[in-house]
Amino acid sequence: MTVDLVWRSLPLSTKELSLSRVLRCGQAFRWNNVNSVWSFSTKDRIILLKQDDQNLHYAYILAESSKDRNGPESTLLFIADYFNLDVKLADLYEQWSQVEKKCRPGSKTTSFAGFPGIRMLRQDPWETVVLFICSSNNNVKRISKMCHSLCHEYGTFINEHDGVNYYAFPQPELLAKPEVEDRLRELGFGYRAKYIQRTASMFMDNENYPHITLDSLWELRSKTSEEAHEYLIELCGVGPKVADCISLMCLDNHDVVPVDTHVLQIAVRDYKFKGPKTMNKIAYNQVKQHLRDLFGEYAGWAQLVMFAADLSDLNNGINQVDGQAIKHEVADMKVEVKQESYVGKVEQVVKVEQVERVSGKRKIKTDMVVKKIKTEA
DNA sequence: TTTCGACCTCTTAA
DNA sequence: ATTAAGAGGTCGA
Repeated sequence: MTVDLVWRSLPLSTKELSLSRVLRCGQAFRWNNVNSVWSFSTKDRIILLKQDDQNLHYAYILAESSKDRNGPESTLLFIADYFNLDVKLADLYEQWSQVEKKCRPGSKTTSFAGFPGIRMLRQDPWETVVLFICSSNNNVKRISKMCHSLCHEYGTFINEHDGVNYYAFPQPELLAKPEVEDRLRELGFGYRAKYIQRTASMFMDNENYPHITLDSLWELRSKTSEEAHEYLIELCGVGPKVADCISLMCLDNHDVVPVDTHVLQIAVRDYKFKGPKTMNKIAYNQVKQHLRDLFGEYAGWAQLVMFAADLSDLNNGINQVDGQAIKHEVADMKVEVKQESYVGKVEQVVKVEQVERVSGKRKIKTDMVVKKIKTEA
């Protein structure tokens, strides 16, 4: 089946939004990039995005079950909400640069100037809870892989585009069954399999956890960050760090700074933090407060940029570090095809591995394309 | 009440 | 090629 793809445009500079940074900097893990087009599935459609210097271009493909009669408008509303477009990023960057200049008077370049267009997303709360349960003791690459296999295994089929099948993110009722844990372990979730199944079942268990529901989770958006924190750490697999990530990335608590050992080091090295240098509850809260006081109402956003500036992955495909162009040369390309059987279906996975030289250094960029070739009863 | 080891798997660096 | 450390932690003893 072919779908007519209609692209629409929205004036938006790359300084306000850099898709390739925002979608790869460790806050969202479910976007695909196929032929320079970013794609993502919501509960009722596939969203497609690309951009040039001055415009964001968007298109959508509805699920066959969708009855939406005003697709262009609802897609634009989703985009405006998801990317927090009411927040003017350039102003914040300016403000943060001043803070950095004050703390590091000697440094020539700020981390903010070198990494423009990184803004906080406003993601779906349930999805964000699961994403960040997966994030513990883990890396961006593996988290992305886990998210995709979770949707593929349990999510409702939305539609197909360019040979790729898209699935919605599975709701709690689909993940609450006890047998989910074993299956997730098979899929490589490790000890997080138990956390996800248990947390999902908490949302389904009205007897023991009447206060934990999808409605009450969404209502946290209108409550304080302290209330959100208290609620979230009750969930299985959610500690203080993960709770703060969730709070920041989907519950509108823009000033919350999730702290890890890495952030502690940055706070000590660059931002004059004087306090405990090993991580514990006291240190956690002190660092969090210190950075919040320093960077203000959008401290969590500032921290995302600092984290992104340190992510080596993020430099792939973005041709700038300290104002110097990075050379990309395709050195080699490998295509691997393998069959995978799941319950009731056989699928072909095509793995394309592109080996590049980035400024002389060998890097492997992997794009996963899943193609369904056959379905059996 | 705080500290510390175990925990799954995968990627990266040596 | 092979190995070891580390990954934006959490849990329970």
